Amino acid sequence: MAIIAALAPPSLANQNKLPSFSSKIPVRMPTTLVFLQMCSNFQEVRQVHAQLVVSGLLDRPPNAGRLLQSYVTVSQIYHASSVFDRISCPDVFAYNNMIRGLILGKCPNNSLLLYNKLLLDGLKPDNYTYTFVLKACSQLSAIFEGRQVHCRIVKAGTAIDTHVHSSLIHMYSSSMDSLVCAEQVLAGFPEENTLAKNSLISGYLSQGEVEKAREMFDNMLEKDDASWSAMIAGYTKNGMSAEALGLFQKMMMISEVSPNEATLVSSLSACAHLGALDQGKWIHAYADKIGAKISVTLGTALIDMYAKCGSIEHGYEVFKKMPHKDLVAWGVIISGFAIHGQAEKCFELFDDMVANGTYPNEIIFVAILSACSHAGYVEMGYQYFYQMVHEYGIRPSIEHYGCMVDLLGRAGRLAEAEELIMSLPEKPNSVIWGALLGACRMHNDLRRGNLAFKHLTELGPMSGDRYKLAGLMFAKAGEKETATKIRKLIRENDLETTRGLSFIEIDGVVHDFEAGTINHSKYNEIYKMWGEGLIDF
DNA sequence: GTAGGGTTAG
Repeated sequence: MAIIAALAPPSLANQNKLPSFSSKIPVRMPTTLVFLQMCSNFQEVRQVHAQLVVSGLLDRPPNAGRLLQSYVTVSQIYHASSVFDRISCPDVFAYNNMIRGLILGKCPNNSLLLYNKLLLDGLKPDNYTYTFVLKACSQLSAIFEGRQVHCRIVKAGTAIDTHVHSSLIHMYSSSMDSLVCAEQVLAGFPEENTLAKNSLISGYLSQGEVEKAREMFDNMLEKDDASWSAMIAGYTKNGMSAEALGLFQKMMMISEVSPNEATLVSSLSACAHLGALDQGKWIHAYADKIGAKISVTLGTALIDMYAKCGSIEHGYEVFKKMPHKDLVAWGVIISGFAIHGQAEKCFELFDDMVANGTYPNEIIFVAILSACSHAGYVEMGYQYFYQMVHEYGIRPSIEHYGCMVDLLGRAGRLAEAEELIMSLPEKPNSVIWGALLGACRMHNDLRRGNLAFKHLTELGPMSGDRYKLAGLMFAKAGEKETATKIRKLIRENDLETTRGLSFIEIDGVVHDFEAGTINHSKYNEIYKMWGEGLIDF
């Protein structure tokens, strides 16, 4: 609070006089306004606000705009909005900040309304206005409104800067249909604009156009950290984790820009998908080495990586060290222990979370219920389900019912599982029937298995895996004919079935082995070692 | 006087 202690008395209002002798001398700002710019949190802004009121400085419209801006930078949108409402004739600066604030406050539709009000007021939008409004359009996937903004820019003959250029591309690439417009906008701007190209790369990646993105990335003259980060994140999102990790390694080796937090987070996510523990550990060590603060985001990504790579203890260490834990962090650690079958730890963490004042959401309950299911805790599952509905007012989704069917089914309580399915408020989906089918195969219940199978086929094209499961069930129950029929069906329709995959990591290289196949490059050597009794399958 | 691209739980 050093800033506040040093605050000048209200009489400073008099210093707000422009020096009349020379315009070259910088304008002396009232100290209160200087402090306003230095504020970094809500408390400080509020106190300077009080000073502005007392000193009468707030009566000057530009100062009210500055205060509004400060509330926006500390994300206090409610306060920003009340300042805005008191300005009788807001200028473009005030509008821009309020529009931005509404986007920050997750109300992009309100920022579009405000933009219209700005136009009605007869004000002329500038590049800042366009940047913010286009961002709102992107968030809403409002291509129609975005196009109107674009038309206005062209009609008004505004000279757009790199930010507006990039925002236009971002807006057009928020929908597959207008991706071509994004390409045209990029082509219409002659200079190299890294910002704009980054936008198009992430646009391509969000629409699954991985190759186009990579081509653009490879041809870029000036790649910045965001370019690498967008490409790595895009690979991960499109299920190409090996490529993501490969690109991260390339970045570390050849690129002059160093990875930022988002790059590390995306790369950790790739490690989690691949089970690449050594790589993940390396990234952890690297983050420590460069002195990166383990933020909630980075910490959460680390926990998730350790949990998915089979090292929940390391994940738990990271979790315990995190000074601030949000709902996602709790969710990651709880599902981590759920994956590892440690249901008791999940229950304990759930209680800690509630005691910490964090309110569970539906995803937390999916994790808890799946923990119950894997550990066979039927009564606990019922208890949490009841608690979710009656204490937390969360309406159970089809995923929750799926967990319950799985829980009852695995425990062999198939009659209850069937009863639950019949009482569902919505139409059971393939996850529900699939869970029942799996349980029926486990407990040799042919009647209910048949029922699940029938529903699954009615629900549309079924995966090869489901047919395979059904086939196994019928075969086990002695229904040879049906089993043969299903096997034939899989073969004739060329239905793919996924096989169990296992990964091992040796010297940082991830090797995958598919059950029942021989396709590893070092197969002969491995086979020889096995023959010699050096390794065991 | 204002701006950004990238991220984590089933």
